[in-house]
This record gives sequence, C-alpha cells and structure tokens, in this order.
Amino acid sequence: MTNSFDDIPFFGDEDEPAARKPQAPGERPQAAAGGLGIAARAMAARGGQREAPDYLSGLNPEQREAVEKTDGPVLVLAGAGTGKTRVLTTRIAHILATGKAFPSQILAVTFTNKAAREMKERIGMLVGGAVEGMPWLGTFHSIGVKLLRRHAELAGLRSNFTILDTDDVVRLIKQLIQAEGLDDKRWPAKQFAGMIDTWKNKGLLPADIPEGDARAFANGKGRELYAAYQARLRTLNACDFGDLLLHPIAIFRKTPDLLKEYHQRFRYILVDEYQDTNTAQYMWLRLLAQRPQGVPQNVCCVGDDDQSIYGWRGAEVDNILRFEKDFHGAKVIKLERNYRSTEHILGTAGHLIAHNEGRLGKTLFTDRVNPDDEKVMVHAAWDSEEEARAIGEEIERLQRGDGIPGSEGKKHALNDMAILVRASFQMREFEDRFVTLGLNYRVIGGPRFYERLEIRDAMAYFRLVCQPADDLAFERIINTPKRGLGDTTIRYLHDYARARDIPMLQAAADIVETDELKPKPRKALFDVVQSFRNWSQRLESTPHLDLAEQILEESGYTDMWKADKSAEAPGRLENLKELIRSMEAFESMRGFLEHVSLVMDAEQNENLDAVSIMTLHSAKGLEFDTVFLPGWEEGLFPHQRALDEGGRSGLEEERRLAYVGITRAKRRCHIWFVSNRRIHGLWQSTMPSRFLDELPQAHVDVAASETNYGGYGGRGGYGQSRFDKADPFANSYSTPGWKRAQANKTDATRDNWGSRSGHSIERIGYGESGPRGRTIDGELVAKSVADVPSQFSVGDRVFHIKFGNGNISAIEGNKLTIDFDRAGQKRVLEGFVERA
DNA sequence: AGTTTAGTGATTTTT
DNA sequence: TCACTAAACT
Repeated sequence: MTNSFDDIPFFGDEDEPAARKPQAPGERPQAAAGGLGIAARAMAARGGQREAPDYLSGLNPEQREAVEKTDGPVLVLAGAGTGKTRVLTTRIAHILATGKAFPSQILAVTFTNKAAREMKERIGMLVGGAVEGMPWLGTFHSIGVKLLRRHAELAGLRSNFTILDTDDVVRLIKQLIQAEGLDDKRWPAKQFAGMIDTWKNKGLLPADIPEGDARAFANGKGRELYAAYQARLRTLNACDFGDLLLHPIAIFRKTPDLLKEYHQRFRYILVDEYQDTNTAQYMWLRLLAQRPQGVPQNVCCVGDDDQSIYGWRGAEVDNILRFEKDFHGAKVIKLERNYRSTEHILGTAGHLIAHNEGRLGKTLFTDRVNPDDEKVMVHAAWDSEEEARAIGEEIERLQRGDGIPGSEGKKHALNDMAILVRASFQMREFEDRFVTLGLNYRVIGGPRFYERLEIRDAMAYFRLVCQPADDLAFERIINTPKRGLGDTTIRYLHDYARARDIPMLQAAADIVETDELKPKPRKALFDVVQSFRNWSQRLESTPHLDLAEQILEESGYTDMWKADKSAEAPGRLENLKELIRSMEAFESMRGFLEHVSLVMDAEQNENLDAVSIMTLHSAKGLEFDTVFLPGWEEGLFPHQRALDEGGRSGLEEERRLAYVGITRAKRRCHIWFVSNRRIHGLWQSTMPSRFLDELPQAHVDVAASETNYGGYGGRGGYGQSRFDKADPFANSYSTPGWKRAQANKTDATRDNWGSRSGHSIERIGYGESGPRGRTIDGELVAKSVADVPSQFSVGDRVFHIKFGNGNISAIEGNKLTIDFDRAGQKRVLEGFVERA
C-alpha cells in the first residue's frame, strides 16, 4: 500500500503535519510517538518483547487475542458482560500505541451516540488524552454526515444541507400525498414514512423497491411517491436519516477513485454491535472495508448474535452469521468469560437462549461462584396491580437492606435496580405505585427532550436563521406564535415559491413588496421577513447564546408561553431555558443544530437515587445489581404481534429479548407473571410465558405464593383459564394468532396446556423433565416472510376465522388479498387462513 | 380561530 | 381504557 495522503487536498485539514507522515506498514511512526501518551511505553515493551504494555494486563487470553490480532478480518463474538467495550477500546489504543495508524486513520462505528461518547472517553483514558479525539469515531449516521458534507455535490446537494427528523419527513410526505390529489386519510403519511424508512434500511432506492411494495400504497403510486419525495428532498437541499447512509453508498459506487482514497485512509475499521447492522449499513461497510485481493482487510466487527433484538427495524443477524464468508480468512474469537453476573443468572439465561436455532453458539461462564448467590426467582401475581405492589415492596425491602444474604444490613441503592418491561404501557402501573409509595424512579427512553413541541418550534427558528431555504422550518413557525397568517396565506406562499422554485422565505420577501396580500397579513409577513433578515445578519457577529435568546424574545415565542395559562406552560419555558443552556457547549448555532439533528437524547440526572424503569430494548448494554422482569405472559412476552408477524424468527427474537433482560442482572433477577392483565381496557386472563418453561430448574426458584391469588388457572376458583369459558372464541379481543392456535390445536398441545393449567404455581416453570420442545403456537401462526412459497394460489377458496369464507384475489409473499363473501376485500397474512 | 367531539388504534426505537 | 388525531362546531 502506498501512502498518498499528501496528495489529497481535502484530507489536509485534519492530517498530521507533514513531518509526521504516516509510515508504511512495518515502519514505526517515530514522530507520532511524542503525541501519544502510551506509545513510548508500548514501544519500549516491544523492544523487550516479554513484558506487555500496561493496557494489556488484566485481559484474559481471548480478549487479548482480540486486541492484538490487528491485521486481517476479525469477528469478536462477545457475549453479554464479557468485556466487549474494553476489547474495542483497548484494541484502538493498541493500534495507536504500536504506531500502526494515526487516530485519523481509524474508522470506528457505533450505533448510538452514547456508545460513541463512551468509547471516546475510554480511549482517552487509556491513551492519556493526548490524542485529541478520533475524527472518524462515531455513529453510522454521524460519519455519514461527515462524508456527505465533504462530497455533497456528488449527491446533488450543497454541503450545508439540512437533516430532517421524522416529524419533518411526515409533514413533507403529507404535502406530497395531497399534491398528488390523494386522500391523506386513506393513505396516512406516517405509514408511508415508515415504508420509506424500511426501504432505505434495505438500501433500496425508488427504482429498486419490489413491485408489490410499490403497488401497496397510494393506489399503486408508491414508487412515484417515493421518487417524488426524493426529488423534493433534493430541491429542499435536505436529507433524511436513511439518506445519510444511502448517499455515501451511491457516491462511493459512482466514484471509485474517491472510494480508493478512503480505502487508503482507513487502515483499521472497527464496528460495534455488528448484529444490529441493517442492509444499508452493511453495504456501506462492505464498500469501505473490502479491499482488492492481496490487500489486508483490517476490519474488526464485534457483536453478539444472541442480543440481536432489532430485526423489526431492519437489522440483519445474517450479517454477523455471514462474516466469515464476506471477509475471507476471518479470525473468529469468542468471548465467553462473563464478568457481570452470578452463575445462576448465567445458567438461566444460557439455558433459555439454547432454545433458539440458528445461533453461532456461545456459553457464558464465570468462576466467581459464591454460595450466597441467589437463584433467579419466578413469582406469580393475581394481576398487574399486585405485581407492581409486590415489586415495590421488594424494592423497599432491598433498599432498607433487609434479608440480603451475604451483605447483612447493607443498603441497596435504587440506582442499582431496574424494572425492565416488554412494552411501555406496563410502566404506568409501576409509576402509579411508586408515586404513592414516594419511591424515586426514573423512566428511561420516554418522550425525548428534542421531540418536545416547544423545543422543536425553537429549533425551527434557529434552523431558518441558519438555513433560509429550510421550508419545513418556515412552515412550522410562520404562524407560531399566531400572526394571523392562516392557511390561505401559507398556501399562497407555498404555491408562489414552488412555481418559481425559490425558498418560501424568499417568496415571502418578494410578496411583501407587492400588493398581492391584504394589508394585515402583508404587514405581519413583512415583520417576520424583516426579523429573519435581522437575525441572519447577527449570526456572525452576535454570540450564538445571545442570538438564540434574542430570536425567541423578538419573535414573541417566549411571550406566547408566558401568556399561556395551561399547566404545562411553565415547564415549556423551563425547557426553552434548558435548550439555550445546552447550546453553550457548542461553538456556533450551526454546530449546535448539526449535533441536535443527530443526537436526539439528552442527559439524565444521575445524582438522584432512583429505580430505573425502561423497556427491555433500551436496557441493552446496561447492567444492574437487581433486575425485575414483569409481565412474562403469553401474548405480552412473547408478544403476540411478534409471533403473528415474525413467526418462528419473531419468537426467537423475543427469546433473545428475554435473554438480554436476564443478562442485565449482576446479582439478582426476579421474573414475574400475572393471571390477569388489562389489555386495551378489558381484563384478560393470561397464560404464563412459554419462556418460563424454558428456564432451568437448577438455577431457578419459584416463590411461594405471596397472596391467596396468584398462579394460573387455579382450581380454587380464581384465575379462570380461557378454556373454562363457555366459548373462548366469543371474546372479540382475542387475537387472530390466538384463535388460530385454538383452531389448530392438536391433541398434544391441548394436553400440554391442559396439564399446565392444572399445575400449582410451585410447578410452573418446569416441565416434567426440564425444558420442553421449542415452539408451541409459534409454528401455528404466520410463517416467516422469508422465501416460503405460498401454499395458496389466486382463486383458492379459503376460510378466515374472523372474516369467514372468501376467494384469494392476489398473493404477495405471505400476504393474501382476499375477497370475503361478507367482509369484503381484506389483506391478511397467509397463516390466518385455511382452505375452505 | 379555538374548542369540542368523534374516531381510531394500541410493541419494541435509533439516527 | 385511554390517549391522540382529525373534523365539526360555535
């Protein structure tokens, strides 16, 4: 490989000075050593070969191999709690310390900003902070932006393009749907935004989407609408999140020379959470990582197939399973030594996840065994209210320090406890309970700061000041606060701007010079235009914090909330102050906007001691001493919809979710299920989750019933099983999958369920001989979308449990369009019908 | 134009 | 049930 960075002008801005020109492989960057805190030590160590540099000590042999095998493709399968982040950061430190690359020659990709931040901090600690940042460490999206800003013109954009968030996208699509003369009620913009997102996750441009998909929306105009959307983005000089990946991919494909330059630049590539990559990210990565034959591909992907829980939003576990094929001669390193959890927790999680097929197969172990370690506990409660009450009590007990074996009297901080739920509606009951108990709690992953109305309004003002062509921002705030610029005026402006292909703010500036508008709106519009002119001028001269404040004051936006008498108004004003405070960390308003468009989360208050409540999904990557896992009931967990829509692979993803949940626990894990839960307002009796049957007896205890209730299908007269009802089908709330399961139930499964319902709670959780066979009704419901040819053909007469008899009029994958005799035309999943 | 009412739909979520 | 959205009032 040759080093030709000096010849590439646009790299100049961040490259090391010429004197520190990177070395060819094998050579050492002598000059660079001075800039790297640990480099000298590392090089000294290399001289004496035997003694390892400090940062390598304390790694186990597998971790150490993952760190030291820097050249060639490496796949690190890092189980939960096996020191994954440590390996990644140490590996980067090692590459730097041994002088194999400069910080600017390492591409390190994460999924979330949080992970990126954490990695930066930890590398800083290892390397002694001497390496100021790594320019190419970030999320897929933030690196995508960086690439795209440099080469925007190759994607038909200007480099100051704006990044639209979901809200903007939906509004834009709505406009397009209306412009097409379509009914925006029949074709919801939100749904189409979701479809576009799905396509972009798969790397599909309008020309690439499957015909069926294209026809399924907007009277068959799906493809045209998608294309119109892309065209509109271009004229707006804007990107959505998907474009941040797709544009670079397109650029690299059509400009091989440019790609080559990046190949030379990125000597080492690292990817975190590889199991979560979607097809677009995978394409992006392959472009950057795959090298011509004979050139080493120094790519290291770290992930855990057992923690892949984002399949529903396009993640492809296949990417990790396929790594060895994609990168020839790949070294696969498994990290299985767990530093987080007790053997009971690991044993439980391991036994559960072993029920999945199609995994690479790891078994976590620990040798830190303590006789005081508590087994995983399974508890039953009558209903969700009791579940919340009992968990609340347990939390208070732990907080007081009662009855914690091995740590008598020691208090358990609330910060080290978490309740992990499958669906966010479950949180409410806990919140209600904790409010009455006066127990501090913190909900993680709720509505986010930057998604709040007032924040988005304020941001729209800032956006328009920095980017006068931002029509979406213009439309958002032109009449907020009320200025008497109603629909008619805005529509007129819109049409005027579109006709001349100019931004709306420009259109407004033109129009106020004419007498097209009535005096009132004209005056109002004139004032707004003047204000924006003013603010834009101050952009360079006024400190951005002051300017932000002035904008919100002068526009009347803060006054609007001050005048508002509603309960939330003071909070909103507070949020606006917080917004301005948070701008302090940035150099300019533009810098701030860039950050916010990519970082939608805001920091949480860490000082408060509080129990965390969050979904299982947002718990990935976290750990707690004590974890509560409520709601392990069929239909909720595994979720019925995952079963209906994902079939067996859906079930397996749910099981991985359960695995993620259990492995968050360091010392204590309490699983709960209830016999009755309110779903959509109606009480439903529920069955214990099949996952409970998949837990190993050796590591699990079932709690004795804490009340007279509890337990499932008891003979004591409580907890009626559905089978006791005169007609289990009568309940209109039972789901299609459930009905189907009922309809197709074989004798074997009937026995299975029958026996379960007869067991007392002490038995729940165990079959007669450990874990039972895999799926029960997972197989009875819809088959996976994946390439299963339909067993039906057009014209077939079929029966649907809800809609009755009908004829198939079209088939797309596993979706059938059926003309029902009574119910009319419906699209249903193949799994829900049978031959009539 | 702002408020009231009817309708709807209801996992998981980052960027 | 309940929360959010769109249209129908006043």
